[in-house]
Amino acid sequence: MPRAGLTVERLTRAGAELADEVGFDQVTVSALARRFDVKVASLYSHLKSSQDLRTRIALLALEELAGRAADALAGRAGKDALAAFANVYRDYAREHPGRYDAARFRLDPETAAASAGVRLARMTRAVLRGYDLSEPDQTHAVRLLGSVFHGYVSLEMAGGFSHSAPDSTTSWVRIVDALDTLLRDWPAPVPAP
Amino acid sequence: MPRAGLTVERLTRAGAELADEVGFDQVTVSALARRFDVKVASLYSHLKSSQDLRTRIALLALEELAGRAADALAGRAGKDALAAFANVYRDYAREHPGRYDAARFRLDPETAAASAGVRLARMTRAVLRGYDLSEPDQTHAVRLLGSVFHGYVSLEMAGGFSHSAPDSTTSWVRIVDALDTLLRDWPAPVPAP
DNA sequence: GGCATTTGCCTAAGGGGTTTAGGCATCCAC
DNA sequence: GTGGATGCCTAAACCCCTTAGGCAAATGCC
Repeated sequence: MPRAGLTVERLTRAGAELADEVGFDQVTVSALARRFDVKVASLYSHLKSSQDLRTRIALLALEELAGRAADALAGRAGKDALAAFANVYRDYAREHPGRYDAARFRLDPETAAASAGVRLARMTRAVLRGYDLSEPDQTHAVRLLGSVFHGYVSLEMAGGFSHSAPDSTTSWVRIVDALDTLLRDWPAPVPAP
Repeated sequence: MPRAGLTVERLTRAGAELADEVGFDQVTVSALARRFDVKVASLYSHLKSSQDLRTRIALLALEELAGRAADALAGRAGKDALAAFANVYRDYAREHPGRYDAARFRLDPETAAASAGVRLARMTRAVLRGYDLSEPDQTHAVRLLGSVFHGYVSLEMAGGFSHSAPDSTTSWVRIVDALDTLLRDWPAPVPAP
């Protein structure tokens, strides 16, 4: 009986593909074992647990996202950079919905701190260098961008904007435009009454 | 052996409480049966399936959210209405994280169309009546607000903004301010180059 | 109050997914 | 070739979901 050649890397990659096909929450050690035509218990020499598998897929997805973002930002600034960065999120989610969900998987703090998520956060700040924001406004803006990108993409993935005019891409473009306008003219704090 | 007095309503309410305690994805027919000190199979005379339970919790959460939103919007307009509406989402998510997740549960189209979700959508449009937007910009704005509210709340729930300055409430207030500014001066479409 | 019917909760059982323990075959180094 | 490490296996326990069929409590009718 020849060996299947399982490795953590192959399992993680296959898990990511599985996530895109059937949804991240349907990624299961059992399904993965079936895909490799191997008994379930065999995977436990490579993976600590089902949770471990999901964490690895999440880290892979964050890595891929950060890679794409770095490519997109290279040589761009200002609104150009903002739009490119925004599209990285949306395009990744559309191409790899399961992986995108994985990237949103709740990691424990240490794992998160060692993940490509911090690179993504740094790049968000880099995008904002094209605008004239100083602390703490820059942090507010980072949070706003994260919220809009994640919120829009996740509502779009859930089907919220389908079957209704105007089409989703148009709204997306207009929203990115609007964010650019807003960042260029970020309002001062409203004085307490 | 006295009867437990199970009804769909009690089960749904208890499921919602369970969701707030252990997380919506941990809401399980088994856990619910334990809570009522009843055998699992007994719940199946009241619930069609585990999916059915989750759907009912989602509908309850949407109903509660819509109710709070209606209260919040009564007698308010403009930025006042915007801020109140925004806070409904955030406050609800902070008070009832499990229910909030439930409200984001993917419903099949007919169920969604009959849910309080459509009331929420109408109220979002009502908030925008305080601003001078005509179609299709109003739709873009509806989508932007949905994205920001959902995105911010979900990142905040995931712990994204904790343990870092400035505190999350400050960012939230400033972001709502910024949205008000943006809606008041919504940019025209950028002409194609 | 007695009786029939409905209703509600139960036992039983089958199908998955997760995880651990321990065994045998395969692969590699020497 | 042989010894050891490694990789995949069987076995088994535990939890969750779901259906089928049974007994008992509640309800309604007289």
